[in-house]
Formats: sequence, structure tokens, C-alpha cells
Amino acid sequence: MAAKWLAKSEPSVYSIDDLKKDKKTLWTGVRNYQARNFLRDHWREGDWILFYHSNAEETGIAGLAKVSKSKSPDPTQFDSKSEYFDPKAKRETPIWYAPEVTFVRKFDEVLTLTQIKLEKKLSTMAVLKKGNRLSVQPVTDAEFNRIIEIAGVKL
DNA sequence: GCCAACGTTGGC
DNA sequence: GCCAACGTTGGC
Repeated sequence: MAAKWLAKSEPSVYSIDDLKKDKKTLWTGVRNYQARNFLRDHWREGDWILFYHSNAEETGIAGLAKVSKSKSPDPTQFDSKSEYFDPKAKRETPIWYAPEVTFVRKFDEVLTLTQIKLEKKLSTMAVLKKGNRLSVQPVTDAEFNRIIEIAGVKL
């Protein structure tokens, strides 16, 4: 069965609307080892992604995407002009990974962090843990299904 | 803009 | 390997 993930992005940097417009994108710029391990070792083609807007006017889950290509090295680590450039990374030994992510849909309304906090069935979500800054987090089937239900999405 | 919580760096 | 200093994340 396909795994489920939550991935954070600041909408001022890259929003669900940007993904809708682009249809797909490489999930570049993750520079945290724990998050990197999820991207490199666990994201598989067909996995679901909850697109989370952080540092936003409306913080919360803004839509749905899918992993369309896994295990792809993040090209920005090799680009000396990129803010994500990593001089330690070599093409034959990449450090950072950027799976390709494809737009599925935008929620009619953002499922806000406030709503998530109020929802009993979502109380287990990693994103609610105090001080959890991980930009990539696993989501359980139960959590995912409840979110989809609240958002009124039929898959 | 503030600041708590966390991850990373680097001296020892 | 310890840990203080520093930088970043992200909610508010």
C-alpha cells in the first residue's frame, strides 16, 4: 500500500497554487538529515503527500500531491549559484534528494492547524508535536483518511 | 517581529 | 564525545 506523508512548504516560496500551475516539481531544498532519509529511503512512486503551508497566512494542509519519481538527487546541491548548494556533495555521491511530486488537487479550503488541533482523530499527528520542525513527516492511514474526509475529497 | 525549540558546528 | 554558541524553523 502507498505510504502517506506530510510535506511542509512556505507558500511565499512554493505554494499549492505553484504546484497546480507547474503540475509537477522536484521537492528541492530539504537540508535536514532526518527529512532527507524519508525522501531518500521511504518516498515511493504513488505515495500520497499532504501539502502543508507553513509560515503562512493560513497555516495548514492546502492540498494533495503524489510522488511521481523517487530516489532522484536534488540538483540544487550541485549548483554553486543556488542557495541550497552543498560543496560536500558530489554527483557520484549525492547527499540530498528531491523526489518529483505531482499535483493532485487543492482543497477548497485550507485545513488549518487550528482545525487539526480540534479534531480528536488527528491528535496523533506528528505536526502537532510541540517543537516539531521536521519538514517531511509520515502520516498514518487513519490520519490521512480523516483529513481527506474533512476536506471533502473523494479519491 | 518575537522567541521557543531544535539542529548543526566547531573548539576542546 | 561534550557542549556552548549559533543559525533556522515556524507558530503566533
